[in-house]
Amino acid sequence: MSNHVPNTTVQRLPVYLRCLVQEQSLRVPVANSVRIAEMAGTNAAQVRKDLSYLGEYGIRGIGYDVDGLVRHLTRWLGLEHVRKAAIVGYGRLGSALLGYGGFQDRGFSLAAVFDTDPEKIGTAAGSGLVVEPLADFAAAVERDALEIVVLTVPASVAQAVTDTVVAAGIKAILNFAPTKLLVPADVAVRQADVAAELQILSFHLSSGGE
Amino acid sequence: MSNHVPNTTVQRLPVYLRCLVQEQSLRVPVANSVRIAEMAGTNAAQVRKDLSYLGEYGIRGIGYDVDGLVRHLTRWLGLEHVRKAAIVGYGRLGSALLGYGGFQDRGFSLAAVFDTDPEKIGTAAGSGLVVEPLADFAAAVERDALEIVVLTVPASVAQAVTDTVVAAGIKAILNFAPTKLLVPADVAVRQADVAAELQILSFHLSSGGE
DNA sequence: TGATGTGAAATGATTCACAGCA
DNA sequence: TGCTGTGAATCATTTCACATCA
Repeated sequence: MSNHVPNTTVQRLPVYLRCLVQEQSLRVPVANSVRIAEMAGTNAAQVRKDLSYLGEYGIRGIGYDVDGLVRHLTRWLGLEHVRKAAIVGYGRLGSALLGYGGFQDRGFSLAAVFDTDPEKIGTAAGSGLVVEPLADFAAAVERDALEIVVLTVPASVAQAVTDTVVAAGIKAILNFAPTKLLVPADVAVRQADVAAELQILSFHLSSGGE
Repeated sequence: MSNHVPNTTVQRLPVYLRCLVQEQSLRVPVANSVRIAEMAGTNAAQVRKDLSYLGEYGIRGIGYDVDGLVRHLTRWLGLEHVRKAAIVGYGRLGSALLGYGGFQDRGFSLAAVFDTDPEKIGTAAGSGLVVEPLADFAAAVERDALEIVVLTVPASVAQAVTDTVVAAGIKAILNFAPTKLLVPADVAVRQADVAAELQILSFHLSSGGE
């Protein structure tokens, strides 16, 4: 057991979990590192090293017990209980994410939606949710035990909205706005900039595909 | 001038470009590595090293000419001409991305939309586009000079759809489906798995925020 | 003078190769 | 036997520190 898992490893854990859950649904009882690697798109040594940071969960000569490893990964990722997330910014992307049914399966529930536009506040947002004013955010964090904010507001207001949700005690933000957020050191931010991803692809197109 | 730019550097180039375009809009003529670093959320040595892989674009004692560097980054990212992308999968996420106006500014035009659902084919999809059958994809690649596919289909059909678009000559795919895509070595794929991002945030929440 | 550009050093990640164990 | 777990080696990236030059 170790107390430091490298960042690169952390980013692969959700992939491993997804692959193992798939094996589980196929009733495969055991998976070895070669199998996990080919499903996850990496190599066997990487899989073994990554998993060894978490503990000794494999069986020599056999592989990894799928159910057991799913349980361990779920625990390491903090997904034993469903985490509540809030959509902040009820635009097209916010409503698309709300409508996407794939989060429940993977440990998350979108439990509230916020906006500042008076036109939007009070409207029904699917899943029985109603768009609430951002001014009520802090109260809602208490009420719904919100832990994660999915930020789908325009870049121009992203920092101000971030300051509001951080003041309300939020420690994890998935930011779809194309802007760097300044947050205290104990707040985790992941950037999800779709246009930047396209630009990276464009680079690869330009450099002859190698 | 170099002929190999590290992957980690490539991933930061869009961030630098975004920051410099912002400086441009503020009529700032010159930016030094310290300034770029604080906007981009990195450090000055990193900025200088990254930019030095592309060439010698700075002026010693002064910094980087903003307009000039914007031009160079645009060229390195292959963004001198607008790249045409297709949305494949006209569900909630596909339609949200189509409705998002922020791509044009950053070098992309969403030029076509495809689906296999007969209910959706033929319906208007905003921006004057009509949802086309995936069977017509290869013809549309020719017609519209499509270069990039944004894949917003369910995971269960993602590989089959990928095989179709790759057969039509597509070399760059942004995959929103939570599944590994098998593609030939000359096809670039970027993964955009929102639930995986949330799981990474969950890990950070669990490990006490350090 | 005050910045860049860059070798060299330090750090971090991946891969190798094999000991150790079911 | 056939796999995992893991030190050691390799490779990649980041950071340092300073020569260089407008």
